[in-house]
Amino acid sequence: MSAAASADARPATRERLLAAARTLFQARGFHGVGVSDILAAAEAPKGSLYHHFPAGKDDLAAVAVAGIAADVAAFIAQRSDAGAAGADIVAAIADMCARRMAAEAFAWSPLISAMAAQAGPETPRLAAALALAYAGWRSALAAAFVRDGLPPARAAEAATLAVLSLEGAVIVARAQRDTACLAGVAPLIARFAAAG
Amino acid sequence: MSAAASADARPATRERLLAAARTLFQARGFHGVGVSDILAAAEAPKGSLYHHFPAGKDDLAAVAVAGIAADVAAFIAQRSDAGAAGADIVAAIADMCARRMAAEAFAWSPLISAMAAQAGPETPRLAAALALAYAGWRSALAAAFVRDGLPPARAAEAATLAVLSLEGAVIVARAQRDTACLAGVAPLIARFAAAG
DNA sequence: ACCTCGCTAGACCGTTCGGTCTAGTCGCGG
DNA sequence: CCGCGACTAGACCGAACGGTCTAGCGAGGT
Repeated sequence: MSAAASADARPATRERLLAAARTLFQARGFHGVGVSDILAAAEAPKGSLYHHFPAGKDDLAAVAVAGIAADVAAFIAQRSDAGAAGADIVAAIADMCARRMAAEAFAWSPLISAMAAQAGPETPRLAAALALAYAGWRSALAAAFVRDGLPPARAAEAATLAVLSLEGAVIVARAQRDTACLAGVAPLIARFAAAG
Repeated sequence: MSAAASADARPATRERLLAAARTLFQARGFHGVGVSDILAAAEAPKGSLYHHFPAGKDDLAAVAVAGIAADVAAFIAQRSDAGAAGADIVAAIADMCARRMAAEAFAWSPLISAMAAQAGPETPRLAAALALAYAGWRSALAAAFVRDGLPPARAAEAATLAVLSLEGAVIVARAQRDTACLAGVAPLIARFAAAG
């Protein structure tokens, strides 16, 4: 019945909406993007949006953030499973962010900082998705640091600091139109993780 | 003449507009605040806004950011002149941020991250003010680290990392409604500054 | 053949957006 | 006393906002 339908019923429209929402929200933030912008980018009519995301813009943004969060978490998990050290994973993320920001001429931000600064009580779903995203990245990175031999508490702290530094670096890099600051993040975290 | 007028001609309206803009932009970001919100908070008519800030919202936001930047830079300079170590200044900023965020129930952000994620080509003045703010904080903190005995290049890097970590911590703290991550920033930077 | 229903399609709604413009008030120099 | 420029005041503008609603398309089941 309804459960079976969810397995294959992906008529592309929903995915197109999500893809457009991801890109646009990362570029201009939640309030900087109108639903009509998303509709135009996805080449979808308004009815489809409110059919797939009944709660509207908040709903769409929340799912978009969840998608970004999942992608980054998968990236971390993949590297972690391959045996990469925590600091190396952080370095890989920073490098990826730097490349993409430069490629987009700083008109776009990776991760979710562009939306994180604007969620409020008016956007409960988005706020929840953001919190969940950060929690997920932290735990994924913490697992990598534990594997490196750090005690759990210290691994959790290193993971938190890594997430926060990456988000901050993305913001500063965009404001200054210079990815240099991203390169310093991984060594910073590596030093934290290495020292007793 | 015009030069003399600028010294005392502060009829409160301009300042009220700036104060309201600062608070609201920090709480909801550039696109999350309407000019009418600012007008209402400042109890000023529309004519006054466009008299004092001819370029409108972008203008107002840029000056508001410059004000925040100057306040933080003054805070750094004051502590630095008093002989505080760079890492201690970072700790003081982080503590201040944590206190104010908790006091405002996470409905408001210190520093300028809320606006930094949304500036674009449509808001050139704001974008310039943001870049200038970060550059100012970095150089002010770098001076403190140089005084601590770090070589200039390393002091500059420590300052950059400090700024970026603070902004990132503010964002993550708000998203998770928990100031805990702010407490880790200063030790992180201290370790970076201390180690050879 | 027909009916159902998931989905598309876009006209339409009231509100609010950032910004402009004219009128009027006030203090100050001539 | 007059006038002039700085500033206040808010009506007004077209555009865009997020969201609702009805109509219709088309594949699948019976």
